[in-house]
Amino acid sequence: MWRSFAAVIEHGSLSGAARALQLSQPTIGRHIETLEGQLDLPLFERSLSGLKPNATALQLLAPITRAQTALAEASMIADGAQTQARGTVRITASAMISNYVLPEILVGIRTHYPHIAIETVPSDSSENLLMREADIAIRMFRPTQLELVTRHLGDIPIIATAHERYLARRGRPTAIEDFWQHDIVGFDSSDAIIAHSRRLGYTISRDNFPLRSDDQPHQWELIKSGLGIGFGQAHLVRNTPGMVALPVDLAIPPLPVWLTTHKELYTSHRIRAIYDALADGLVAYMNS
Amino acid sequence: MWRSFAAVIEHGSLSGAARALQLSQPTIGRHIETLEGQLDLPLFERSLSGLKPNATALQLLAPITRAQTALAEASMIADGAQTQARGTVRITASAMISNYVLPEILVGIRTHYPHIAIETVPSDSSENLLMREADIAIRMFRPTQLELVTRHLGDIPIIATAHERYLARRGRPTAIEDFWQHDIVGFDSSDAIIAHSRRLGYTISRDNFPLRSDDQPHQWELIKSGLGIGFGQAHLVRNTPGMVALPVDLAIPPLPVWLTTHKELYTSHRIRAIYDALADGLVAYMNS
DNA sequence: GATTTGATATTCAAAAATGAATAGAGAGCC
DNA sequence: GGCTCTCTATTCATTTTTGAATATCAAATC
Repeated sequence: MWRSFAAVIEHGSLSGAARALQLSQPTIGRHIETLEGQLDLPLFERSLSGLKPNATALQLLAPITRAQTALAEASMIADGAQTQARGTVRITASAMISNYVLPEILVGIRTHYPHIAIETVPSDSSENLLMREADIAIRMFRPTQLELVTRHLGDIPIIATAHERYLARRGRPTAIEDFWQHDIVGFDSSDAIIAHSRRLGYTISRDNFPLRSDDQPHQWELIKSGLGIGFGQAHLVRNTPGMVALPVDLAIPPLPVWLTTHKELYTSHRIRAIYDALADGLVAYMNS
Repeated sequence: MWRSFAAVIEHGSLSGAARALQLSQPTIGRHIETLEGQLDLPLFERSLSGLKPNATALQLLAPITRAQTALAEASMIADGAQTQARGTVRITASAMISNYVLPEILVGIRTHYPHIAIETVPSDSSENLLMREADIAIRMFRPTQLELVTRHLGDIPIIATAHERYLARRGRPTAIEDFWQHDIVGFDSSDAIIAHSRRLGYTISRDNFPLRSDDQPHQWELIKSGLGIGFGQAHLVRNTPGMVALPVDLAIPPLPVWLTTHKELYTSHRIRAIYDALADGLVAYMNS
């Protein structure tokens, strides 16, 4: 009931909330109705595009979220008390890691722990471990919450790279000055690359990037197809046939890799086994 | 479900929890069963006298209690957003106040606010306002929690008293030395009176109290029946036919009277009306 | 302007949760 | 020893909750 309430606010519609909670839209609708009936207060403005919470509903959201976090914590404590190494573990990671690094590691994990099912959530906007939207997260930044157990596994160097098909067609940039004249695959909304190159003393703009996308795996596929020069994880470049590391030193800060879980979950055999296996796998990957 | 869990721990049995939550015993039993099933963990030791939570269950209790407090707060915020002065208000007070002071005040309140129903909970062990076991509490001590709105209404003097029937039979103590030779109505388990008299320099023991009970209204009835000397609220003594205030100065500390509600409830018209009316009524009583 | 899409509301049969009644079992009491 | 009290466990009819299907509507799209 309150779960439905929170989900409707988060997703903006009965249908959206129903999808998220794996319930039907009429059920969510009735939950909201009963809630409004019991409290004798309107909580949402109905519209054709969904439900918009009013001021009262937003006030209620804070304690409800706290309640849900507390419940999630209970479930984690219960899980920690579980001694059997079987069940499901839910892992979230960035799209790049999920697509190009995780699968290989999971092969090993599945053969070691056939009784543990794995759910993966590729997501660049980080899932909330406190609400138990995932059990383990692979993050590219240091998590700050106290409730989390974190481990810095190392750093992934980022280098400039292109497919040999592209280089055959357009030539190989050797000096940095050449570099900016090439077709560069970059971000659409983020200007991280532009900002970084400014710091290095080069004035470039969006026009230097004839190919733009915010979807990183898609970027990578564009680069692999020989459409342009881009930036990629050094190991990935090394292990992908046809990809060539370009010898230009752009001093791109390496990506730190943090493995994270909730401290209450850390005592669960199941979670712990996967956590350790992921750590081993990622460290091995970074040393490869 | 988690409600049932918490209630079973609090009351020690399925039946007890069922009574408290106004559900049936089989329902609570099934809730516990499903919970243990879902978590795949034992939570209680079954016995003939009830269910005893194991270590895991007790660990879970803390976050569950937090969740429930958060939910109660949501309900209070919702109530605060309620503008109508109708509904129910739940008041808790000590047994003495409930029995001998409140009724008179409630007469006035009911005629002023006929649309507000009143529930009273006489209880010397204080109900938890944070869990919304009551809306308003009349307390004999200063509440400390930040979430509460409190108001010190004054102090009730406590004096030694006896019924004239007793005094006719046993004589009237004038000096303090006489006093301790009388039949004194006292507490069974608490030694507050003994400790206080020690501080005054008199050595008395339980033997000075031939009539002992922990139930204060019952004590008062014993005193009114002329069975002995006791201690009572000065106003109550004054307004009870036959009761006589004894002229011995025992320097008994007066009872402070605090009126308390949750700060989120304080904005509810309904709660606010009763809160203010109770304050007026209690102040009037103390000035009578 | 017709069509598609994504939203809420309504209906009704199926599924799930509930409670009254009852059985069974040990502890305390006369 | 028998009686009563209080607890848990079980059964089954009833009530409540749920979801599939559908109606309806407005905005976006072609």
